[in-house]
Amino acid sequence: MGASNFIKNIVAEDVQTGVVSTVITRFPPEPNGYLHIGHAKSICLNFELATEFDGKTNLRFDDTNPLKENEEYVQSIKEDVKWLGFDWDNLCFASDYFPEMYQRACILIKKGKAYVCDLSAEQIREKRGTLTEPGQESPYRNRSVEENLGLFERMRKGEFVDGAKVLRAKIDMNSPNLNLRDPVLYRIAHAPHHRTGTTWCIYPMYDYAHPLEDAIEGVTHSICTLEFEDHRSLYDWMVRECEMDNTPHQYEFARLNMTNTVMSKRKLKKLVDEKIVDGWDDPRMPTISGLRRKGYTPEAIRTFAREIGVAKSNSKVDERLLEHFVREDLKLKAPRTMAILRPLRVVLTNYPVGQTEWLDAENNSENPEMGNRRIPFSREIYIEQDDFMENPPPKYFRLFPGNEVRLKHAYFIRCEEIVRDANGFVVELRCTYDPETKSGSGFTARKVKGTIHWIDATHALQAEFRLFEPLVNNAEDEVEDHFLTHINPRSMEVLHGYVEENVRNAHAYAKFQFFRHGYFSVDPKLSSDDQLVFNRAVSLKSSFSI
RNA sequence: UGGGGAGUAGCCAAGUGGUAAGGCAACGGACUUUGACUCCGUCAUUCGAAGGUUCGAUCCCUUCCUCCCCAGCCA
Repeated sequence: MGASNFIKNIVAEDVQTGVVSTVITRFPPEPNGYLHIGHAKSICLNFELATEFDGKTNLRFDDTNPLKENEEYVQSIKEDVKWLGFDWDNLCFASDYFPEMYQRACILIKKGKAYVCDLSAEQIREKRGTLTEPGQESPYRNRSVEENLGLFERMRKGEFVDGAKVLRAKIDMNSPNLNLRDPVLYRIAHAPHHRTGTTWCIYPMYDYAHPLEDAIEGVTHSICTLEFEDHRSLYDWMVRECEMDNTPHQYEFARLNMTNTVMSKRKLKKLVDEKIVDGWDDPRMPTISGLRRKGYTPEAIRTFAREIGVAKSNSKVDERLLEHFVREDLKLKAPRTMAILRPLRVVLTNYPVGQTEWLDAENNSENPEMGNRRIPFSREIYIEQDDFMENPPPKYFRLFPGNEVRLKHAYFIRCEEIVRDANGFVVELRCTYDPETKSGSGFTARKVKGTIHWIDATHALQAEFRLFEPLVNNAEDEVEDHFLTHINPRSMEVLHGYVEENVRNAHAYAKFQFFRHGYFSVDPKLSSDDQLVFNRAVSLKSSFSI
């Protein structure tokens, strides 16, 4: 299991001392957007924590706000959690607890701990005070229990319009913790709920609902993010005053931030709504579905989540760490194959016209179990435009006039002549090959500095390649609401080139390491039998730059 | 300047009274039919700062500095 962290230490302590017999955690998303890599951190934390202590984890939809939630999000969240590799013990919905929540609110009212308030939202805000000034009590604060009960009942029955009344906790308008200044427990919203329909027109607020949800499910360790730290006393107040049988405890950790990534659901939704991206699963999105489509694996994301640790200091993780784990995971899994992203035709002038030979190629030199394949070789091939320079800088090991390189799995070739178009652009190279140098023949008389990849022109399969760069360039915090104006206009590059014929029937999400390029994955939406489309999940590292 | 939190390397992050783990990044070098991988090496005399306690402090105490969160009928 992963390294120690302060929450795991707390759980271990609770288990050891017998404070808790069965560890129960939960992942409680609101179905108002798609899950992203930040959620993955929380999902892994909750599920793996429970697993480590033989406990249970619930997937619970915190669906208390019908205005923002819908079924599409519920489905996507379930799919993403499963894809990450986790099975929940119970599938729960906060909305299933609405009846009990209502009853518990009545308990609060009967104890004089809650009251119906007629103040408008603006008036409540004005009377809440400020960070340095105390709040003022609502004139409705001292209504009788009977009156409150009656009013609350009428709220539930739909006798009042939205905003006319709320149920508030009666705590302390002088508290230095603003959350304790008579927080709203229930608001009226005549809005259909994706699961309860029109059964309810009053909906519980987070601060009221969440602790009850946890208590109802017997959650022992309720893990949330830092911004809820000063809600914890409220959380404990609810559990206590609502007389819940179980006593869950809340622990807070720092949410994940990553370089060059927007991570708020609000912003991600904006990217989708404004059609800046192709949808929630656009490969440039940090959503689980986006990363999946780009070619990331659950294993890589899980390892990442474990390795970044869990702490309470705000931090921003280098995106390259995630990429590292993607490469590490795919290294032994993805077969190697050759793809030419920017083709340059090469004619081997001394190779027999019309001849094709089949060469042996290992599918993954680091994983011999992946076996071998045969690849065609003939007089005309494509190489990468970047692998030729007419006037190369020092230490350029690739092809240039007069220079010899190895074609991976094939022969040495030497550049003899450059063919240009009317504009002077290089459109073709005429090279010679040396039959003595065939790969696997044991030829050692000469060495070359460079090995390049290639594809036989008569067998090449056309394909599309999509390369991605960050949608935003760092500084999410600075640009805040104007982040849309900082979108990287070159976040996606679409190229057309060739792949080896033998990947013809690659299925959606099939992954390959294109030699010297990186790891690519077949796009599930755009790829077809006629036109293969590959997304680059991550490039190979390179210590070379021109 | 109310309340709640956090400050350990470029980025994450263990350690919490006995003399600074690990990963990523970076930089050297070896190897190489991927400028990849792998391997070897370098990378905090110091833990936000200053005092204090102690034989000994990242850890305990005091003061200070910096950053984050809270004034939704969002979660």
